[in-house]
Amino acid sequence: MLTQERRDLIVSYINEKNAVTVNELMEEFDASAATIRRDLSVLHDERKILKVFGGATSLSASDVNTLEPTVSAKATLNVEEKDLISKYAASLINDDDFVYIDSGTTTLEMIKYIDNAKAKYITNGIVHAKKLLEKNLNTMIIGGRCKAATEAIIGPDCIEGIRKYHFTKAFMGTNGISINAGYTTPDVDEALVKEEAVRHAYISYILADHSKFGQISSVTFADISSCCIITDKEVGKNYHSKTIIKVVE
Amino acid sequence: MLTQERRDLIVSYINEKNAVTVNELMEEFDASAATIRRDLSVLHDERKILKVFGGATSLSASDVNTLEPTVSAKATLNVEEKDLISKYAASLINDDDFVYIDSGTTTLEMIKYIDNAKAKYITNGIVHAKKLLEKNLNTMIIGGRCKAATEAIIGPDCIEGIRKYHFTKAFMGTNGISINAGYTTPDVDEALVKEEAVRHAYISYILADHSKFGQISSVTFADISSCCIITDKEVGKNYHSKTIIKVVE
DNA sequence: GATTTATTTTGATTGATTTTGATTTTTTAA
DNA sequence: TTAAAAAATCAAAATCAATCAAAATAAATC
Repeated sequence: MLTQERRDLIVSYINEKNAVTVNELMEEFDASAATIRRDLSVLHDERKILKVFGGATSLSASDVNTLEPTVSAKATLNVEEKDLISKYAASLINDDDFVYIDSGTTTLEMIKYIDNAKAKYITNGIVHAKKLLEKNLNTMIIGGRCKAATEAIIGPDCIEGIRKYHFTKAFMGTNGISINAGYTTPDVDEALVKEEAVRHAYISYILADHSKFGQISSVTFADISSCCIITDKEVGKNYHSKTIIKVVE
Repeated sequence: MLTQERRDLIVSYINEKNAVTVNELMEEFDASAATIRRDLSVLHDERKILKVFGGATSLSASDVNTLEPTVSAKATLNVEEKDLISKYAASLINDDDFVYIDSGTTTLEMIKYIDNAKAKYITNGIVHAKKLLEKNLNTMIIGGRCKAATEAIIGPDCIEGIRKYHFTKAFMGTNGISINAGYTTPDVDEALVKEEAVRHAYISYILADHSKFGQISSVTFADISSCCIITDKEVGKNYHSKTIIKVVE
């Protein structure tokens, strides 16, 4: 049996059983304890299971959000580079800023590094609001319909809510960056909210690692020139001629 | 059985039973008293249960913020009664309802028992919104300023937000119930929000255990007659002459 | 295609770490 | 004060991470 095949099967096995011992896996896959342990270490670093003393368990829903990536997982997931983007973005916040923070995982990362307690923060992410509050920052949340999958607030009430405000800075996530299609995202409702947020911000920053360049998702929420991009690798000249790009490395 | 697996099961077991003894857990999981005690200590430190003399209890909503060192048998009894209040309140929700859920620990507890997926829910509690979403319910959140201590949304934007809606049912928490002072709470901003919510609800329910009767906090948010009370012990006739009281037991 | 040379995977061995239950001492509630 | 419960201590058992050599696989060379 292939190593990769065995590991895939182990993940399935654990997800089905919820908790298994090393011995159980040794019997099931006819491999030594060392091999099983190595497999579990790898799968743990890939965040596919949870390695515990004596065996492994499946990732419970609560773990998915709270688990900090391990060192080796960081390497494979480009977390280090994304961290640099987050850190730089957070450093842009000044005392008098009124900051909009878009929902999504990229911007959530950024909150970790925010430490300016004089600025005011507003967000359409439920988890984002919670994290901001935990740091004792001056936090507001936009009202509206809540989307289960992303825990983002969307809908007409949300857009109307944004209209009342004028942000000095908006920090946005995106699924794709393209010269012609601009910034794009898969969900129409979320796109409408993002569009309104960018429109009401003095400066909008897009937080995106290099893999997002050239990608196009279903709905455009802003033109390429309407936002500054913060990214991790040098990109083509075409982009540089269209908008301001900060490369952190 | 894995250590982690046993601990996870212990948490589930405690949450289901609300209160258990060490001996009960020893039988159930076939482990020594030392092991069970160690498990309880770890789970207590992880804030997953509440270790008490003789055993452990689940984290009731009221304990989440104010960790008491030890809880007497009396207090654990209260937990069960509060649970009954929550359960009964949740059972009042019908298919076509547009339900307002007030921030606060009592109402948070109630969400556990909500299972009507046809009704619509709106709340000013950040954690409440998250819990509702986790149950895949049709959820909205009111926008506004976020208060760090209680993770509630308050302020003028919040009140204005509520004005747009008309709830069929509102479920409210309170700090005090008094014939003359009505329903009271310590924070002015939260009181203003509660006041507006009750005003915009067809029926408002107050979820309160018997200890709240006769208490008066700083700010009144509604008259005694404007809400139905759901409580756990028979109370004086004076109250009954003023409003509808449902006693669950 | 055959042979040689790296690389990867595996299983066994080792000492270190973790978990556990028994025992003793201390603390707690009544 | 007293009986029950909790904490501290300790030794045995189980498990783990690190290391190394053998086997399997891949790459390079002829």
